[in-house]
Amino acid sequence: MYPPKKKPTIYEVADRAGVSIATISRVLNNPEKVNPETRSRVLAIIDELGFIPKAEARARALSGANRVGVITPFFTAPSFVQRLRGVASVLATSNYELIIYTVDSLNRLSSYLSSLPYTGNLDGLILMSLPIHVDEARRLIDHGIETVLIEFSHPGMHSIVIDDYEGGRMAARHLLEKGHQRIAFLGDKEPLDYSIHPPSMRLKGMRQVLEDAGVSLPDGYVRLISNTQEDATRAVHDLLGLPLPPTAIFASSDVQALTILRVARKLGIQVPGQLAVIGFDDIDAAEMADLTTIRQHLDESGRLAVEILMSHIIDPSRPPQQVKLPLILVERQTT
Amino acid sequence: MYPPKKKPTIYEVADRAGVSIATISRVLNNPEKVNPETRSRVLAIIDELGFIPKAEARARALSGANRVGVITPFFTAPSFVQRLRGVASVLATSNYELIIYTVDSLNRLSSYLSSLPYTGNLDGLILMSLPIHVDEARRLIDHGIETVLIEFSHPGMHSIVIDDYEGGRMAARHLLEKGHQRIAFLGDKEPLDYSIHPPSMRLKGMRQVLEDAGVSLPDGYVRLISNTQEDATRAVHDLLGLPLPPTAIFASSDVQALTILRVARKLGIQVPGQLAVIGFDDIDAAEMADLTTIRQHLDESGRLAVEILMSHIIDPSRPPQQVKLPLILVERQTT
DNA sequence: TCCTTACCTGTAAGCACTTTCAGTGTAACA
DNA sequence: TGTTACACTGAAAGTGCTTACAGGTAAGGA
Repeated sequence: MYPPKKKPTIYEVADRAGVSIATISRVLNNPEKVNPETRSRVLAIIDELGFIPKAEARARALSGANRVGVITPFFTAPSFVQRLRGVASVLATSNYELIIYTVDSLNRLSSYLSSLPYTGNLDGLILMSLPIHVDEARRLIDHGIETVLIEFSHPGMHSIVIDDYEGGRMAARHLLEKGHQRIAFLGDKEPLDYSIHPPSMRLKGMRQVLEDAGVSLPDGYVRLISNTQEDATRAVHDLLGLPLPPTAIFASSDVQALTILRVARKLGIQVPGQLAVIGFDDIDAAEMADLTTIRQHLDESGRLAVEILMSHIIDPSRPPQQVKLPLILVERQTT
Repeated sequence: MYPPKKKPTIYEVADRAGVSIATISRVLNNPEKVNPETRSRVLAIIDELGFIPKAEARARALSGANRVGVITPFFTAPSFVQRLRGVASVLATSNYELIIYTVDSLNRLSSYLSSLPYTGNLDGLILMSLPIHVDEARRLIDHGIETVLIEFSHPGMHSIVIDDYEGGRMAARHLLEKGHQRIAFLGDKEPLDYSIHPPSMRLKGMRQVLEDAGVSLPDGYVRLISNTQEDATRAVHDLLGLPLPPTAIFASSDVQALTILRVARKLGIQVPGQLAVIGFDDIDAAEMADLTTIRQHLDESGRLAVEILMSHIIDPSRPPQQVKLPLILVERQTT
């Protein structure tokens, strides 16, 4: 045997395999576009030669990095997962890489936001339900990283939002129509540094409708809690244990609504007979539980985010897109 | 406002500096060959434009990169999501990037498996409930990509599995103890090319226990379906519409179990009074629905996968690890 | 049977740099 | 003054790879 040869190039592989370099490239980058037979022959030769494409040459030829990142709150909530599912579904067809960054605090978020533009090598970025500051936005824009915000918006950036206020109104109107007069609200506590807090807007919408209808909303009927199971369970117990308990509860998320259902079941309270429950989001589990809810099309928001990203990566001169997704009341068995 | 900035190239820098691209290149690579004056002028412009040579950017993002990939079936099923959550949770604390590849067919899987070793620049890879062929495994190993398989195993690779057979036995024993004699099974149809099919193993376990107990399992009680809602719904209707319907059903996944619950509710069938239901997985929704189920710790499997990966990335000489995770019967309200 | 269509494949035109090579201007020397 | 030696510089020819395009072939449809 001869001493180890120099680094083989794609040309050598092509030679040996009796095909063109294009085919080699395709075997590596779009394997499905080449005949399985040819592919495995090429692969065999690649292995034999120990060929490794030079990353640097690759970068040169590649237009972008073909990477899009998603920053999401530590993803435990089904709603994030469903948005992610939408994102992944369209990305899967596009050979872009999907990189997930999970953040558990706003600190971590800003640390990502400050380093990603420089070291992330991303073509696009999606921020899920996360706020962004002006200077961070500026940096992203300067670096030509297309960014779409979901559930937030920022001047000059793409965004996909819903009308939370109207969502609250829809829920309240629905409950009112069903004849309820004692309606409670269950939502997440507002974190300190969020500029806009969707649950608060939903509460606001509900409050408005009730007011217009002359229905009072006592403070005791409004519960803002942290997003732990225990807190939710306690709040529901409190609410249902009130001297004059509500006959309906609007939960600002399906997860909370499901908790209500669960506690009610445990307490032997009939739903919707004694207690009506309406949620928000329409996560998968909502359908399984026959939960009436306000649907914001989560999957769609993810898909749309990627589509916006893609179209702007192709043509960055297009103006920022701000989309407001419609809300739909999905009436099932809990109201 | 500036015009939307693209990533600057060496050409732009050259333009602004009024020199040729060659000079820029030299400033970067052989600074001593360039007149100090020209050099500092060029450097200034490079800074101003925030120019980063592309190859370098790519290299930084890729080669020095700490990247672990996860290949998962097109993630629609909660169980995958929960495993992913486990993965993400531990990865978030390390500074590894998490790249998600979703596959909707085995074709796509093998296309990933053939290209990732070469162009993926991954340090580690996690395969979720996906089979791998010898030659693919070989390639991964040759390229030094630590790989852990979840729900499958392959000689020479790390794997995290559960005892599906025993899981089926546990479910059957539980139902038997509860006094059931007419027990049905609902599971996914076996795809053609999977070597091992967990639901089949669960069925096998259940069948064994029933046999030992002298309880018969008529063919009509065994439903293998595709994983669509409609199919599941129809199967449940069929089962419950039988002249002698089962008094208990073991579903090989929680999602299917929840469908059973839903159909039963619609049909006015009391659970667990008239029909007992036991699932498998213990996804989040199972708790919300008070579903009795066999828990395989999904989050834990994800966490563990990453931990195995990490420890072997640090010390590749360690032998492959094959872990069998314990199963727990979680009794709730549906049996 | 002929025409579509889909699938593979090679040709060739990039890509974003790097490097070679042939200058050019200038300063120093005779 | 002419000559030479340098230090710089730009044009252009690579570099190893990707990809748009188009030709060829085989399979399907009318």
